[in-house]
Amino acid sequence: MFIQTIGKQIQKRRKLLKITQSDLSEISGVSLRTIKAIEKGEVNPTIEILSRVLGPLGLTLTTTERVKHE
Amino acid sequence: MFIQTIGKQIQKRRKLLKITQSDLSEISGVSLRTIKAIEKGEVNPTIEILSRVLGPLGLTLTTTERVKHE
DNA sequence: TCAATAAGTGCATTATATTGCACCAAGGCT
DNA sequence: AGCCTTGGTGCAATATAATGCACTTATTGA
Repeated sequence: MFIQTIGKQIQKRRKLLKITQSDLSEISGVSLRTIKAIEKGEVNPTIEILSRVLGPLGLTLTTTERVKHE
Repeated sequence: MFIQTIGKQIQKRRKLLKITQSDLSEISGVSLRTIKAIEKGEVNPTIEILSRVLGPLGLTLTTTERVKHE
């Protein structure tokens, strides 16, 4: 679930900033092939790779206390 | 940074719940060897593994907008 | 319409996370 | 003292993420 969702979030955010996958690849230092795979939810990235992608998008990964469905 | 921090968070939370690494391993389905490595910040887990560990601890992984150090 | 740019996909290779196993160290308890 | 539990570590095997390359399919703009 998270994997599928995170890809959409990244893509949405990236388009909001009007940058291409290629741009994000260069900025983040993560390969273009991997950027594509993450956005499509095809892979299960490591948190390090994910952090590198989220960073330039102004997003950050955090752990929060779960709230029962709402 | 995140990798080193998340381990401590997990360990803190686990001890709070008074369960052992072995317990967490069984509950989460993640090997004991990996639980140990994650808590020590020695590895760079995939978000799937991380989610499996965080779940039983009542924690969840989320992406949030970064706030410029307030 | 056509060219250029951006996104998507398959595959092989490389890098590395995950796991099991064997073992050691520290602390608690009788 | 010994025993048991818990946590820690090294290593080899396996699984899989990350990457590069080649190619195809949108999509955009002139």
